[in-house]
Amino acid sequence: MLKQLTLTKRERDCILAINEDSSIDFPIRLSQLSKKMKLKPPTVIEILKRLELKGLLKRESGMIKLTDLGMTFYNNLVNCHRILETIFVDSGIDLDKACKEVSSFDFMLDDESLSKLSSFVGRPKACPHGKPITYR
Amino acid sequence: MLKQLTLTKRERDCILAINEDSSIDFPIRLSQLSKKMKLKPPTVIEILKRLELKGLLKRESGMIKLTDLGMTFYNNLVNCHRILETIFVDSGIDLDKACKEVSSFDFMLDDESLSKLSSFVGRPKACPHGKPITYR
DNA sequence: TAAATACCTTAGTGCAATACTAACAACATG
DNA sequence: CATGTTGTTAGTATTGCACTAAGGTATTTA
Repeated sequence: MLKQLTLTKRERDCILAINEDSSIDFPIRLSQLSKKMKLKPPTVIEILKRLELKGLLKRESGMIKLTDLGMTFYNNLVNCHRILETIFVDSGIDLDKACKEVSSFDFMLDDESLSKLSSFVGRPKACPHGKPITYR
Repeated sequence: MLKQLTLTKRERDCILAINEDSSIDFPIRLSQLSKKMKLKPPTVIEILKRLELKGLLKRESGMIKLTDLGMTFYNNLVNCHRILETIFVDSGIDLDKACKEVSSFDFMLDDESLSKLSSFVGRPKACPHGKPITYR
C-alpha cells in the first residue's frame, strides 16, 4: 500500500539532501538545497514539484519539508542504503565505492526486501560509516 | 579500461534479449527481438543504434550480433544478475520477486564489485533458477 | 524611503531516452 | 509480377534533467 510510488535517482538525491544535516531544526531553503545538490535552483524546483505531486513534500513561502509519507520514504531509503552498504563492505568492497555504487539503486528496493536483506546481514545497528540503522 | 560505458535499463534488456535463447546458432532478427522485448521495431532500432555506437553490437543485412565487447558485457551482466539473485533468495526473498528487483540494477555494478559479492556468497555454481554462474 | 540585495519562480530552450504511427524500401516466394 | 514479410526513416510525443534569462517578492540597509 505504501509503494507503487517510484523515485528517480534525482528525486532520491533530493529527498536525502532535504533531510540531511537535520541538526538544524528549520526547514531547508531552495538556495541551500540547490547548493547541496550542485544544481541551479530552477532545476531543483522541477524536482521539488514532482516530489510534491507524489505527496512526499510540502513547500510554503520558500520553506521545504517532507510530509509524513516523505519521511517514511526517507527513513526507508536511508536504512536501505546502509544495509546495502553493509553487504558490500562485508564483501570486501571499498567503503567509498560501496557507498557510490549503492547510491545508484538503494531507492529501488521495497520494504519487504529491505527487511529480509537486513536479517541476512544480522540486523546491524549501524552502517560501515557508523550511522544508525533503525528497525520497527 | 573495460567500463566507463554505462547502459540504460532498456539497453540492458536488449543485450539480454539478443543473447537469450542462444540455442539457435543464427543471429536474432529485429522482428523476433522486438517481439521478445514487447516493443515496436522502430523503438528497438533506436536502442540498437545506441548499442552499436557503444561498440556492443553489429548489424548487417538485418542480422544482429553482439561484438566481443558486447559478449563480455553480456556475460558480466548475466553473472551479476545471478549473484544478486542468489543474495536475495538466500535472504528469504521470493524467487520471482528477487529476479524482478535485481533486474532493475544488475547492470550497474562493476566487475570488481561483482567478483567480491560472488565470494561473499561462496562463489555459487548456479543461480536459484539453476542457471550457471561462471568465473574467470 | 529608495535602492540594493537576496531569494524564489516562470518561461523558454535543449537534450537524451523512450515509445509510438505512418510511410516507404527491399526482398523473397509463390 | 503481385503479395507479404521485414527493416528502416521520418515524424511526433512524453518524461526527466539541466540550463539561462527574466521577472517577482521580500528584506535589509544606506
